[in-house]
Amino acid sequence: MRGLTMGAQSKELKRIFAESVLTAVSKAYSDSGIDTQAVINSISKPRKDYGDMSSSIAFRIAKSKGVKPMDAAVAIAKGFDVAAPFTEVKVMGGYVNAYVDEKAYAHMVIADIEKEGDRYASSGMGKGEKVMVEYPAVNPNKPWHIGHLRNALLGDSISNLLDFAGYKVEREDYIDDLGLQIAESFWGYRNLGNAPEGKFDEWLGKQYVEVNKRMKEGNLGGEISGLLKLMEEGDSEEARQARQISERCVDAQYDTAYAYGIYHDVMIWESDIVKARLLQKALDMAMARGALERRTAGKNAGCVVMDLGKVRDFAKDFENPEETEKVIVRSDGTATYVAKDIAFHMWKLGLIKDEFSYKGLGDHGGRMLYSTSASGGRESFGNASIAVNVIGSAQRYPQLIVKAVFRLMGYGTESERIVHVAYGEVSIEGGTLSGRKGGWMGDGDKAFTADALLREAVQKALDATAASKRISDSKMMEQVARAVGKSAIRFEFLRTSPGKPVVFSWKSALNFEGNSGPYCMYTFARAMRILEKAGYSREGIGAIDFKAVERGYDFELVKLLGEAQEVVEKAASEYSPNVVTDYLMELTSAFSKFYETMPVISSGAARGFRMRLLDAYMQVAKNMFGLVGIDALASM
RNA sequence: GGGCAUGUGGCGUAAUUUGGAUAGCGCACCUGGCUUCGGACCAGGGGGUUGCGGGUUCAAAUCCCGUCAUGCCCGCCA
Repeated sequence: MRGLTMGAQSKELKRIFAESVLTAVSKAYSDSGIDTQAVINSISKPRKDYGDMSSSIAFRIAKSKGVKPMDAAVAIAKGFDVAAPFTEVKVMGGYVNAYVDEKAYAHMVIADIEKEGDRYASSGMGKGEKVMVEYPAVNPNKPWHIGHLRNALLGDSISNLLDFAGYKVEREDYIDDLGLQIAESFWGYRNLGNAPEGKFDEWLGKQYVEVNKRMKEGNLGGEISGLLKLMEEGDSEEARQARQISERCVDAQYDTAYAYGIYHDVMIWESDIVKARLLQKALDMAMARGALERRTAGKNAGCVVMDLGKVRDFAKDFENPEETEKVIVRSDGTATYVAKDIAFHMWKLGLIKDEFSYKGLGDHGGRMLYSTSASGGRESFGNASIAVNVIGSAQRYPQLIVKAVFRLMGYGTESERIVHVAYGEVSIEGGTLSGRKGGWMGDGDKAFTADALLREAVQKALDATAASKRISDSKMMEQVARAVGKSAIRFEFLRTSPGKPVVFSWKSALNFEGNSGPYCMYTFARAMRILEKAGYSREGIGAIDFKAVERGYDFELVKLLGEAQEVVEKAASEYSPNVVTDYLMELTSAFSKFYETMPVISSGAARGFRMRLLDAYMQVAKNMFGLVGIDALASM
């Protein structure tokens, strides 16, 4: 087939179509001013009865040449070299539409899927560049609530996507174990007189809420800030104990993470950033380069600040002349959160070579998890070329401050390599998820924690599995229910584009029908059953006659399968897992239609082709499942 | 006051970066389909002035201007 190379079918098709259109344009109009990019932008996927590839370029030519779009389209179609992979070109309403040779194309797509297997639709886009992805950075004093879950699922899936798109990915979690919040929980742990019970993160979260109640009533402020001071000094018994409690809490939070299939490579503790003297180095550099200044007089006397006057043109956020400077280091010498974030990002992007000590925390989900630690070995984390931060959109301003300081330091290019994936926060109807007030505890029987949500989903899946009577073994049933419940929630949380705010509803979070994870899984299991019944094996099927390809749902499915890599690249470059869930829905729906209308086992001459198509669909579905973290079950 | 998001049938969402054909899908609602590969399914139907008002264009959900609503940020909190 002319010019068609393996590995990127729909992209190749588009490229060849664009080339052919461009040639045809220049044949018909000598100086049209149309270039390759213009043609590529004009290409779209038409409705199926209009062909397989479409260009609206005739409209553009009509304008510049003062002719009718229809006439231009006809002229272009006339000059279009109709050769493989195309079989026909038609003009419709000013559009130039081409039809693909469905038999040859189906052959090629399926052969490529079989050849690439689990790597099918992966991409070299990232060129092996190292990306450090940060999520979800929950304070170690409470359980994950459904908002943290959105963050973690986005981070996890974006990491999968970047990895599949050819980046070297490091999954990092920032543990903010200093600060007032932790001191408050620590005080509660010591003074409330409650013994830990149940899951530690949940218990600690409740202590935190209780402390906040008491702070409103009595005067605990002094006592708690005293505690914080001891914690920050690092060498005290309090610091050691506080860290221990935080670690115990993170342990419990990570149990939640694993239940959802969320993993990390490394935890970076805020207290270790301070201990490793990263902060001091970063501040020294920033001041030496004039990005930060120490004030000796005025309202910020004694502070280290960034002069907002110097960064007005960086972003509109800084344009307000009433805001003159941003405090980075307080007058008492303690660092703000932003200060630590500046230092941390300099480390992430290799601008400070300082190394942490790490200890291994064992094998988690097939990968070794490390944590920064007071003592331990060296590892090669950090020094990435891109830092992707999955952080709520509310934190836009402090993220911009970090970038602004980078620019003032002369790290303009690096500042652009800090990516804030600003996701819309999750709210609940008529309430807040505040950790301080305990909104995550809910008011009725169901808490808005990630754990409670999973319990509900698994229970619902258990009921459905029991009702289906496909599985009788109770242990198996439990396993399946866990997979279905987890996948349902993952799909539901990922299917909305990250930037949009979400109002949580139990009903839609536990959706198992239509646009849902279980629907995709169910369809996959049905496909698998057919191959089982037919005794199919990829190796045993032998040569297939692709004459059996019709222009029905079989070819619609083929076309979709060919688009997988484009989907992955779009999703990765936009940090948007919902591009994948959308595609999965389309793919699943296309397969369901195929399944409904085109029998496989009893289809005579078409049987071989249809079985290979089915196998190819399963392979692609499985690859996409992996990216968003839903399980490919054989039965459910 | 300044800034940033978001706004698409009753509800939830896609398409907005790069303007193109009848705004795609799911839930809910109505109708039909299991002795034939798994009904967590499929087919058909009703339901839309894409917040509102202007503008640009052969063509606007998409670009520009204005405006409204909601949320968030503008701290020596994190």
